[in-house]
Amino acid sequence: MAYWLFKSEPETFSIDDLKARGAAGEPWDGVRNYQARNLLRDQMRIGDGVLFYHSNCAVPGVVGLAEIASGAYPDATAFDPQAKYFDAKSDPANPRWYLVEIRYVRHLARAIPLSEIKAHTDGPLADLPLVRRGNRLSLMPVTPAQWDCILALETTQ
DNA sequence: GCCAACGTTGGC
DNA sequence: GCCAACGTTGGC
Repeated sequence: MAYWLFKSEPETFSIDDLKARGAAGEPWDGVRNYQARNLLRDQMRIGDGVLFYHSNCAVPGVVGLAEIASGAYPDATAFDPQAKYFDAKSDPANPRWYLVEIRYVRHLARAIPLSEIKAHTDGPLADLPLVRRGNRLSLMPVTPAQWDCILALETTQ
């Protein structure tokens, strides 16, 4: 089982929104970056763990846990001219963009701010793509050691 | 709102 | 295939 971190802007779709979807989960559409596409299409598996991260907000950080709830399948929003993430170059016969569904697991007992993750420069978290300068990946791999570090922070102050 | 960093596009 | 221009991300 692998681990991942998904960024989301809480004003657009927050951990509470994901919780409200319940067991149905949420199709994670709109990914339009090849590196991210390759990760979700080729490496994500049902049951993988997800750190749910709030970006572009007052206190960016990891706020909850989710899980991968489906295998990858073509992102139909790329075929819809009315959709925000329409891509005329994605051919339904040879889709360019894919998505997976994720499902809410739980909120963290406390949010782990990005600033706190960045402060851990001497352990596994130093290599998390999230804290590397200029990183813009909206979803990224998390090692088991990094996953454990984040969850250890949850219960410390 | 600012702006650094980055990915993508398109002219050549 | 280079690279400048552009649009977007996302922390601050």
